[in-house]
Amino acid sequence: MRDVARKAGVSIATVSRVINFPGDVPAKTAEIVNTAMRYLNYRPNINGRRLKMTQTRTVGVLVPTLANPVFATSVQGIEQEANAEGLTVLLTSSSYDPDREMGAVSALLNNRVDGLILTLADADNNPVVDLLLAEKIPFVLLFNQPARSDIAAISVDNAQSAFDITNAMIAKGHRSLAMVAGRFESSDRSRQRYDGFCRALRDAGIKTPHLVQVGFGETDLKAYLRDLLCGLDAVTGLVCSTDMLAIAAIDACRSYGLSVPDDVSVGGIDGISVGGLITPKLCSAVQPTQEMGRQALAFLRGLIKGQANPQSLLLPHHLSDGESIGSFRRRSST
Amino acid sequence: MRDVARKAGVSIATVSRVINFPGDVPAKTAEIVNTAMRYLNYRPNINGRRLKMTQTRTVGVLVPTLANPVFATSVQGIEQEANAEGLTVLLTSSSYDPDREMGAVSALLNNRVDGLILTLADADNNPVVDLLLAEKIPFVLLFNQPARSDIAAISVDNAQSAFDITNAMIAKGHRSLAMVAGRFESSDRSRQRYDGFCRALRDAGIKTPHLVQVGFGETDLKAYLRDLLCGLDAVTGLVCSTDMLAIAAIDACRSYGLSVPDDVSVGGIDGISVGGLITPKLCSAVQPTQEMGRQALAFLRGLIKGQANPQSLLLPHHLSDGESIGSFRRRSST
DNA sequence: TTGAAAGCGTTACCAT
DNA sequence: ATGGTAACGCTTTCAA
Repeated sequence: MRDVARKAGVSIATVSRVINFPGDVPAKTAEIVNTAMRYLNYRPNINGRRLKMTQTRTVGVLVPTLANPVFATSVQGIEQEANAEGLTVLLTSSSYDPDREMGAVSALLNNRVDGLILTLADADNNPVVDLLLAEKIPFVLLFNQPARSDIAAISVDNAQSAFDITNAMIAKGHRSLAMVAGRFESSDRSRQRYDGFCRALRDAGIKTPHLVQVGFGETDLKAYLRDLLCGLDAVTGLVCSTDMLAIAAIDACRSYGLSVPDDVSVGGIDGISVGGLITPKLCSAVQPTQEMGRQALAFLRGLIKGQANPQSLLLPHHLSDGESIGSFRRRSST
Repeated sequence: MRDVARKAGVSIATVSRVINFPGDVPAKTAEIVNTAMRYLNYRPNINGRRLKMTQTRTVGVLVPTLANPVFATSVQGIEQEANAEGLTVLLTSSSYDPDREMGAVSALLNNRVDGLILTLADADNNPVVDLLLAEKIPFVLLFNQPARSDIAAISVDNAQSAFDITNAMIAKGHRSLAMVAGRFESSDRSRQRYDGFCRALRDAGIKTPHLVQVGFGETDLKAYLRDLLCGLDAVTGLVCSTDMLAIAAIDACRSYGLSVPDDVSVGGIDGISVGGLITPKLCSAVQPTQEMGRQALAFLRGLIKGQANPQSLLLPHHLSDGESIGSFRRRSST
C-alpha cells in the first residue's frame, strides 16, 4: 500500500480511501491510484484490515461432516449467501465428535469471526452454547432444535417429522416397525426423531418399539439389521432417522434377498439427498437444505447487525410418498 | 496479551514465548502466565499473528459446488487433514461458473493463504493458473488433469475411465450408446470423459456417438433424453459423465416407463456417491474422494515447504459391475 | 481534498 | 531468562 501511495504520489490514507470510500475522492485522484495499484499488482491484505477493524466480515461454520449431503448442501447455501455479501467463510467439522466441538469453535473464535453457524451434537446443555452466550457472540444453530427458545436456530420439527412418517407407515398397515437411528450422543436430531417415532407407535397402541443405533459413517448395516430383517418376528418396515441410513438400510435389505419396498418398506427422514432423486423420499422434512443454509446466514447477519433477536425458526415439512427408489408400499406378503 | 503480561507481571515478549515456545521458558514462569491467560479468558488473535508472520497457516479451497458429493467429500478430506495439521481452511465455490473463479481466488489471495487447492472448470489455458504460476503461489489441482506436466494435480484418468466403462458396455452387447455429459465449458473432466467414450466407440467401429450436454445442477433430464430413450432408434445404454447425471438419467428412464437395467443400462463415471451405495457403481474411478482431498492437502503442504515439486498424480480406477441400483445388465429385449 | 500519525495484536530481534 | 521495541498492513481521527 505504501508502494502504491508512493507510485501515485499520494499518501496511504488516500489509497485507503480509494479502496473503501471511492466516492470520497475525486475521480482524477482515484484514477491515478487505481492505475498505480494495477501497475504494482497490489492486493489489499485482509489481515491488516481485520486487525484494525472490529468487524472481520468473516463467519465461522461448524458441521458434523461434509460427507453427508444434508450438511454439504447447507454449507453450499451458506457459502453462496456469504459470497453475495462479500463475507468470508471459515469452515470446520467435528466428525460427529462432541468433544471436538469446543476446540473447533475456539479456533474459529481465535480468528475473530463476527458470528457462527453451528450444527452441534446436542444443542441442550452444551458448553459451546454456554460460551457463546456468555461472550455474547452471535450464532445460529442449524438443524438443532434447542429446548431454550432464546437461541437462534433454524430447523425442521424433528419429532413431528418422525411422527408423521411413522403414522403414514402405520396407516399403510405396518404393525411391526423398527427405527434405525444415528447414535444419540452425536445427534440430538436422532433422539428427537426417535421420540416422534415412539409417540406414533404409542398412539397406535403398538408396544415395544425396536431401536437400532448406528454409528455415523457406517455404511454396512447387515450385522445391525440381521435380527430385524431375518429373525422370527422380523419387522415389515424400517423408519430411518436420516436418508443416508435409509440408503444403507435398503442395501442391507437387498443383501438379505429382500426387495424394497415389496418385502420391506423403508422410510428416511431427511428427504433431501443428491439432486432430490435418490432417496426413499418418504418424508421430505428437510427438503431445501441449501435454502436453510442461506437463511441461516441471513439470520446471522441480522444478529450481527443487532437488528434481529435470537429465536427458533421451525420450517414446515411435508410427506412425499416415495415414488422413487426404495419407496413406500405395504409389504405384499401380508 | 498486554493484559495477560501485566497480570502475570512479565512482558508481552514472555507471554508470546509461552504460547509459541513453551520450552524456552521456565516451568514456573509458564505456569504463572498460563494462569493469567485462563483468568482473563485470553484468546490469541490469529489476525495479529497472520499480519506479522509470512506464513499464515491457512489454505484456500475452491470447488465448483458442495452440492455434488464428489466435491463435498473431497473437501471433507482436506478439512480433516488440515485439522490434524492445525491449518485453517478458507472455502469458496464457483458454482461451475468459470468467470467466478478469478474473483474467488483473488479473495483467497487477499487473505494471504499459504497455498490453494482448486477444482477448475478448465485447467488448460486458465488465467487463474497463469496468475498462480506467475506469483509462485503453491497450488494443487484436484480432479483436473492439466495438459502441462509441471502443474501439481491429483486426479483419475478421466478419458481412460470413460474408455473402460464404454468398452465394458460394448462387451455386453451394446451397439447404440449415448453419453450424457456436463457442459464442457464448465468441466474439462466432462470433455475428457467424452473423448474416452468416443475412442471406445471408434475402436469398436461404432460411428456417430450421441452426446447430450446437460447443465450442472440439472435434475430433470426427461426433456433432454426423450429422443434417446423413446425415439425410433433409441439407445440401449447411457454412459454418464458423473454419478449425479447417472442418477438423474435413471430417474428419467423410469419416468418413461423403462426399467434400469433391463430396458436401459446406465453407467456413471465417478463411482462414488453417498456412502458408496447408491450409484450405478459402474466405474469406480474416483472411489476414495475423501482420500483424494487428504492427499491434495498433504501434497500442498509439501509444495509450501518447498520439499516437493509440482507433478501430476493419476490415481488408478477400477470397474465395478454395478450390483446395486441402476446396474449394468444387457438390455433383456435384445 | 489530502496527509500525518496512532494503534490494532502479534512476533522476533537485540539487549540486558 | 526476560524485556524493550520495531514492524507487519491497514483504518481512521484530526489537522491542514
